[in-house]
Amino acid sequence: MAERKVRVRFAPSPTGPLHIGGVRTALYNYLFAKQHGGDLIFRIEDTDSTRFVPGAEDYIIEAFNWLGIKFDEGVSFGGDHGPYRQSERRDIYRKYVKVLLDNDKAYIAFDTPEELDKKRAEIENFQYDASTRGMMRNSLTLDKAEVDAMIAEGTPYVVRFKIEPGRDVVVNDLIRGEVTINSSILDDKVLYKSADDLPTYHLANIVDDHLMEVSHVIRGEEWLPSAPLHVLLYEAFGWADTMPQFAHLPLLLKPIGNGKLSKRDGDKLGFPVFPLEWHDPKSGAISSGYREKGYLPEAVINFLALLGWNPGNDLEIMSLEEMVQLFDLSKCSKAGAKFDYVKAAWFNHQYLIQQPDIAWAPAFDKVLKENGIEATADQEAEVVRMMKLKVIEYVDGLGNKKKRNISFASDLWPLTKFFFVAPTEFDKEDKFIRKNWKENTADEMQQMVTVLAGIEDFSVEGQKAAIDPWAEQTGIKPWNAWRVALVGAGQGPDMYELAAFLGKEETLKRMRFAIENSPL
RNA sequence: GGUCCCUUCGUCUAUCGGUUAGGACGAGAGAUUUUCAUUCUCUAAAGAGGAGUUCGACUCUCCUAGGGACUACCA
Repeated sequence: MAERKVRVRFAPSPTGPLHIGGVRTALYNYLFAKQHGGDLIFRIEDTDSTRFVPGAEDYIIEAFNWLGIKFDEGVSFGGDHGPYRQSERRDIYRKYVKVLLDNDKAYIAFDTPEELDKKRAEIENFQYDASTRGMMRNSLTLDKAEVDAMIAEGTPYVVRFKIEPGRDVVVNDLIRGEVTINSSILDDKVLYKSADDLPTYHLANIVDDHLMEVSHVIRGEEWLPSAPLHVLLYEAFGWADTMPQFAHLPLLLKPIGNGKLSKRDGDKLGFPVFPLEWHDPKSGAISSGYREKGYLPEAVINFLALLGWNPGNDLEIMSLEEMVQLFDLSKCSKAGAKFDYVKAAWFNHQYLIQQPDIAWAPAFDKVLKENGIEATADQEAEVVRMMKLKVIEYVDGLGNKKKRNISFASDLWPLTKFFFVAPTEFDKEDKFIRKNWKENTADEMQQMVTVLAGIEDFSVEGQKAAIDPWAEQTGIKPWNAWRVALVGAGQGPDMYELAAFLGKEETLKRMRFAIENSPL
């Protein structure tokens, strides 16, 4: 086969938000293109005017922008193979339909949708093909004068592909090998619709891929059954020698139960199936997005890449650049992959903890704001800023070794709220509280309040100097009860550090509150 | 119903005829931590079933079962 430049495309139809499976298909196209120094084309397949959804196109572009998948040409990216929106290519399709018609590869059919429905009801497994087209109203059964007259009158008609039966059509798939289908099971597909004066996917797809010099078609498995039809179309046009190579990707399946991943699964199980939040313009319904859920784009990309492909070894955390190097279509799996959103969260955790301290600040800001911690006056703002830095330090841990169990920025609040808010009640059922707050704990706390109230230096060292001797003398081990008082739960940093952070006043306040509202 | 595709731990997967079938997520146990989290260690967990081919099969072939996709004037 002649060597030619790798050119691949991702061609969604703007019928709504971009499905996460589509994101993966685009990603694989991107990896393949970049690895071979080729081009990635962004084409909009809007040949179904009835399903057009305003805003969908912009949404898709924004999503890829967020994810870091860059296109070389296409809608909004430019290029010299345009236009890249199929609705703007009517004249081109008309021209090529005529070529097929003139060469007896296609014919005109006048059967109305109602007539077809009737046929389907009458005849079991009715299919418009070589065995039935002789009894339908088309340019094969009507004489030419009649056909011309009907066209002149403006009778609606479609153009159908004339499939010769009884031929084994071989599709060479980069992932699945040779797939053979007999042409007799294919129907005479509508190539050009009367309803909206636009071609169907099949025709537009072949014409565009040819004209845009696409070398490889990497798409979802749902297209495999119609791949033989596409091969036949390339042949009918005489383009067989430059026909792209096919690769049909396995589907993304529901995490539980059967079937492919759908929009509703996400809503039901609480994970997004769209990259960005989507507001449906008609129903007003909102579908959650990975970006808004707090996912990092790198994590989404990494997770998605491994659903159906792997580098052949144990490597899991990979950058886009690394994946470009390692990607291999022949290493793609053939079977559908269940969508494991728990592992998606783990990937996000991995990327989140790699972030430097400073990167946490904006996300943390947002979390605090959502929970009502917001400074108004300048002085307060400074205090909150300092607190945040301290808390980020705690969250980040020492030397990046003590990362907290955080998959999303929103996980920060339950982990750090005690820095900002004093306990207001104590859960008597809480295991930690029950274990560490006993009959005489209130008395012991009172003693401790007295000791702490008497010290000047409330630093970690200052506290230790007062508390440690007292603890040793009395035999009281106050730390866990102290934690109950200051945190209200069995979590948080070292107690002296926490107390120093909160300051003497707040520390004593919380202790007195716990004594009065004894969590017994 | 028809056509095609697929089938290794619960999940994602490695293995391209010879392995104690490996890794990761999740689960469980233990150690560390004054708490939690981290970290570390460990454990359980798989070749759908049946025939072949072969000295030898997870790997090749066939059958069965199961799953999936497609079967529109949608993509």
